[in-house]
Amino acid sequence: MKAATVSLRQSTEARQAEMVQAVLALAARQEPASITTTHIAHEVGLSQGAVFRHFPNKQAIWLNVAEWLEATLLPLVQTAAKSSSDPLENLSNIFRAHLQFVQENPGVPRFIFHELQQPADSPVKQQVAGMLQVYSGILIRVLQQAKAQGLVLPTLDERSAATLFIGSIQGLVMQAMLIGSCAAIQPLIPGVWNLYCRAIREEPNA
Amino acid sequence: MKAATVSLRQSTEARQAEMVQAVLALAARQEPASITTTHIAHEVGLSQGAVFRHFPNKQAIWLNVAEWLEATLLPLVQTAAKSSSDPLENLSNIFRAHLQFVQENPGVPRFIFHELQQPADSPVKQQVAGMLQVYSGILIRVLQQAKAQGLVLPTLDERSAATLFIGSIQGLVMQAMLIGSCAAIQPLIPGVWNLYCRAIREEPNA
DNA sequence: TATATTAGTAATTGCTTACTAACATAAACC
DNA sequence: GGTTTATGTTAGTAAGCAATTACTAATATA
Repeated sequence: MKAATVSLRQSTEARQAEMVQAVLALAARQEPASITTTHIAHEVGLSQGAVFRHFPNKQAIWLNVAEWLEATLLPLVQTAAKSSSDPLENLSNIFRAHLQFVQENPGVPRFIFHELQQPADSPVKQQVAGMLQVYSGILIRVLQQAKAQGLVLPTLDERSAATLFIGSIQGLVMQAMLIGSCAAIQPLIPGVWNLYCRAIREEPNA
Repeated sequence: MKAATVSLRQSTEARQAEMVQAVLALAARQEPASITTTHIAHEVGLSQGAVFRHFPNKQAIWLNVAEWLEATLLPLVQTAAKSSSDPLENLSNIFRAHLQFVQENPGVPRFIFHELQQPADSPVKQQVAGMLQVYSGILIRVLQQAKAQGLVLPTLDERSAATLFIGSIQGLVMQAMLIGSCAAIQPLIPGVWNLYCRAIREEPNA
């Protein structure tokens, strides 16, 4: 009946993972730029100095967050992109998977915005930009498959379609930030997706 | 032949306007959260202490920026919304006017993102959120006009269409932040706009 | 069991921040 | 022409920041 009390001492690996999640949890509540090492320390129940037992500096924490993001979001998108033989259904699955991921991790869009605003040479921004590059690549490939099967406009520009795809998610995220609640956008999702489908589909008979 | 040298001493009104523009100029280069009163002072050629001769505190500066934004962007959108008798053409004019405004003031999207991430009770966020509310209202009214004239889907959900409209601009802005240059998105604009038109139009014969 | 390593703390470092106070000077007014 | 007022400077303040230090306790290892 002894409770499995967690040891107060944790390995560096475990603490790093804790702090990455702490940053995302804090980013859901406040601007990423205003998150301090003291905030992070309190969030995981440590003193401020202990943070630097597990990370050489603050930037290393942000880089770790960016790496976690890539390692979590991209497989999600990749899986959805290959979930069926119908490219349009796969696109819809990416859309839904991405939005669900954002709702479960409300700090993520804010973190991405924050990093994209950094100077170009920042390694964390390069990491995030690289991830979005890969994301776009996946979208474009699915759109090309759809075109090859005659499911979308033969004249479709995949780059524009990918930009609008990401933009449609951005628009929903912005609505959520406006309202303040991430769950409140749920009813808007099908409407926006229907419009996106009409935009790219060959035969818009909906 | 005497050069019309500007007096070193300026009125508070003039300095306030200068500093609002300074904030936007700085926001084009760096994260709004990292802009200090020293940065602003140097940008307008004053000492840091002089900033507080014209503003009671830093938040008042940001509020002034938000007010300038509303007073500048909304008339632009309003004018475009009534520029012709064709609602779809008016929508296109809003789209182009907004993107031109963003290209001329690259700090604006970053400022808006920055403010939307603030806690809900922040007066500056409320100001920005209110402006976006009005913006959405204008869009929805134009979309309703288009529906009444049978130019768009009779089943169109105006709220979703407005979200996708703003999202399509967001997507382009995000591309610009990724690339680093605001002008580089120019070739993407017509493609994205064509897709948006197809999404809402009754007869997509393009 | 003795020793080395790892993960923690509290206190302090140098620096930056928004904001203020004392003083200076240009323009406006009587 | 002298006084007042508005706009400027310089030199402060207290608070908060990332990062370091000296030290301690827990854990692994020989």
